[in-house]
Amino acid sequence: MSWTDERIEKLTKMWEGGATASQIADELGGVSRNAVIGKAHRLGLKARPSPVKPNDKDSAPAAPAAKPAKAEAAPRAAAPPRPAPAPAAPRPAATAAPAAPTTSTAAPSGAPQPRIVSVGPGGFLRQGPGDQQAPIPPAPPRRLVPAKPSPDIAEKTSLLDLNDRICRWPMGHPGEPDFHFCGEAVNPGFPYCVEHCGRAYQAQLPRGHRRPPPPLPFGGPRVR
DNA sequence: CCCTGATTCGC
DNA sequence: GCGAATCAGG
Repeated sequence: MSWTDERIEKLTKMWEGGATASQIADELGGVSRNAVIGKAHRLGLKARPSPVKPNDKDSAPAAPAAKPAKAEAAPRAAAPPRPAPAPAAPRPAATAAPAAPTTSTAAPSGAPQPRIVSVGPGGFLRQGPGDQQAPIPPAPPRRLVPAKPSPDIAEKTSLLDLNDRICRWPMGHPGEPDFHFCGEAVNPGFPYCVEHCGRAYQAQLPRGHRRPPPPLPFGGPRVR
């Protein structure tokens, strides 16, 4: 298999969407997980919480070399190129999400932030099970975001139309003529609208238990 | 064991 | 450029 534009595009979207290399390889077919990772790196896509990537800068000038035998560690910058979504907006819960009025600036809240435990695959913030905090920001809006997207999105939202305030949820498959993005107003602090946050941030089950039906952003797997 | 992503290096 | 082999943490 070769890396056609379509395949690269899909790889990119899925990678950025937080899919694991295995899932991507799976979806693309004909390539191994390693191939996907290798390609992602060559594309400059990397940067994503890796299970293996401490990086502690310390001062101890002496005796850090525990295993000099192998390759020297590359000086990886700690700087996270991935600007996680706004730290605020603690809860993607679909139940209540007040769209901030009209202020273009996000995070009007002064609410206390939840403890951030880690960053999930997609760059979103993840909380440990024990960290669930009932109290969230209050945010009591009277107006809920419409469950249904505006009846007419006359113009499809293209890649070029994306900005920080509109939902980037992909509709359809990349490369296809009618591929576009959701385009709804985002759930403040997240890259997606309320509805899609609900889909994007579901807890992922272990591989063996995954079921095809539920989420899957990329328009769903294409039947091959 | 399984999973993950990162890196290396022969092709 | 590609990806199997390997590494290393969870």
